Amino acid sequence: MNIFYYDVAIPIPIRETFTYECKESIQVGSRVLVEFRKKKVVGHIVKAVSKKPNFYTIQISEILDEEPIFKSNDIDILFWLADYYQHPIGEVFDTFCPPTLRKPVKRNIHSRNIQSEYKAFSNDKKVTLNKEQVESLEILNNLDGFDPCLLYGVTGSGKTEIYLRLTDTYLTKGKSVLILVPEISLTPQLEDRFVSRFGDNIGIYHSKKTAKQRYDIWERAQSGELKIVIGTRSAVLCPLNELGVIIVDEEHDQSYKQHEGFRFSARDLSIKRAQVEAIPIVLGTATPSLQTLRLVQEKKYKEAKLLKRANGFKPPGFITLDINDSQLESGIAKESLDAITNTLKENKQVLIFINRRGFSPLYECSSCRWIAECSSCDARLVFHHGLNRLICHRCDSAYGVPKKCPACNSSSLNLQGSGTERIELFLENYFEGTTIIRLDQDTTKKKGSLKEILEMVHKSESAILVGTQMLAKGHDFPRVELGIILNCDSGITSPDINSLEKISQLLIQVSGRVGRKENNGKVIIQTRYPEDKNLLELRSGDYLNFALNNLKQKKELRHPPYSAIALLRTTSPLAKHNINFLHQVNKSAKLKSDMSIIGPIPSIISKSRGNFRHHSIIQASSKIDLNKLIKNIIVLAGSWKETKKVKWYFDIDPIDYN
DNA sequence: AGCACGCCGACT
DNA sequence: GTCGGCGTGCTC
Ligand SMILES: [Zn+2]
Ligand SMILES: [Zn+2]
Repeated sequence: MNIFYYDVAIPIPIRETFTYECKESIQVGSRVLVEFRKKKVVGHIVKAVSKKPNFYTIQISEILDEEPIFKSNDIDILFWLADYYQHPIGEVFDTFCPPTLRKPVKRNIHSRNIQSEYKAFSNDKKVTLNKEQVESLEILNNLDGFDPCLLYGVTGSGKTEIYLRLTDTYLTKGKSVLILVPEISLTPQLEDRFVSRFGDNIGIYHSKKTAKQRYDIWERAQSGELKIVIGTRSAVLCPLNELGVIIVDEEHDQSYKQHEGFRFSARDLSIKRAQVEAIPIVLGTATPSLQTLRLVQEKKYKEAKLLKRANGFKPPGFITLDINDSQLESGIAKESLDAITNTLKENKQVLIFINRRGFSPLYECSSCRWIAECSSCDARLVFHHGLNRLICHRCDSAYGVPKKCPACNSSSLNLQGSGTERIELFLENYFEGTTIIRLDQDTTKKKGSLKEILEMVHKSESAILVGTQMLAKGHDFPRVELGIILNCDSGITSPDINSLEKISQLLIQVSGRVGRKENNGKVIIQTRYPEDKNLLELRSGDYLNFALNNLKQKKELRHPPYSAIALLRTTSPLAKHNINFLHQVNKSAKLKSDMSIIGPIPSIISKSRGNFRHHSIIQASSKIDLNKLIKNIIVLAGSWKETKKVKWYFDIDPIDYN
């Protein structure tokens, strides 16, 4: 009798697969139940093995799928992921397996006969497209095969309407559409627009949905019953039948990169998917990433442009306000307060952006300079007024607030600096009677609270909105006429590799919330560096011009996107273990002349959960070279004694070095 | 990741 | 003597 052999990927942090035998033939991409170290686990068949292996194999306990959950295109993509990010294959397969199917259960396959009707309801505001929109839609409708295209649309230019029309084009052809969005927080608006246009037979797929809901969408998408799926990172490989196009909204958004565990970029992955499936992909944003801009410049990506807001207005530029000689009240300058007063008088709303939540980011003793820090993270504690606790934003530990300095027993302890909470309290006092709305992680933690807050913004007439990044992302606040950016100097002076890209995107996104309804919005940037070259360049609000200059510099310096980098991070209870390991890497790695390793460097978060953190930056001139170099290091490191003392991982295309 | 195996310190 | 500490190594 014939015995078949298969390589099975098991969800553990090991790069290898394990070979099992089976009396029946199994399709690659199916899940199986196997005994692994005496325990039953769900694994994935990744490859058929033609020859009997020269080691002992055990039988596959159960074939879980009659129809494989991953098709041949998916398998190609999953192998690419494991190779590109050098991540254990079993974990890669597991990541894209819906949670329900990680358990040894049979699939609940939906019949292919259920065909849904999608009809664009044209009564959803009879919007006529302007000239730019017509031209852009024309470009997008004509994309063919693997055909990436940037949709550059300034804030408020009506990108969503273009997405809707493009979706309609594909539905008419009997194709399905996948729309990726950065985070759940801003999806409701996009979601609502799609539902009111195409009805509610739309799959909404993100990590806040229950496993059951997600699995249901997954099966309905695969059967062809669902033709529109809107989702976050975890939805990139959602198995839509007859997928026609992928739309990535806010393609520049950093949250597309997973920053824990398997550090893949969902944007880059979706581009890979489009390539493997030979379909177009649309990257929509008001602030394109440098990576995308480079590829547009080199004509590898097409481009469609919406340079005007749908109502014909342009987003406001910036006014820089020198605060070197200003008296600040809770971080706000007198001039800013006056501007707020004026805006409120006109019955309009004000948006205040600050990159910090909590009351105050620094609790300090004025006589001995003692600073409240987290005992396990080496990070400064942030005072939260509502909780009356000092909180570590790294590990969420809460500490009581000492009345006397633990170091010198002095009672002159000060709260330095302002976060959203302090500003909210200050404004409530200063502008008594005015509605103050705070929008940050702390006020939106509860389910539905974001929706509530947004409704409040829309209901209110004059109001002040105070918030962090969340406030800058994609919202439509028609009454906001004034924006104030309180502290972006850290972003301007930071030497971090992406800091200019990040800060310029942030400023533009903030200005994108302002003056959307009427054409007299303004945005004030409070800064101690009013003469900063980059700030001056950005002042007009012309992101593209700024980004192209930035790109030119990256080219000269051979920084990404004109080179590829990886971060090699180590953690261990003893700093010297990290350093020894990273030195061994420097000594042994085979570097060509266009490659470099910079390190070991203590990481910005130098300690976490009692472990020291160090890193090296590995650079090569292409992604392919970088990939080879990393594989070389992994092989070499397998035989060093230094390797055993540390935990280590690579972060490919890192977005920060923290 | 888990889990067994093994070789040293401090317990009944 | 032996209980258990976690450093090291292996998993089809
Ligand atoms: Zn003190
Ligand atoms: Zn901490």
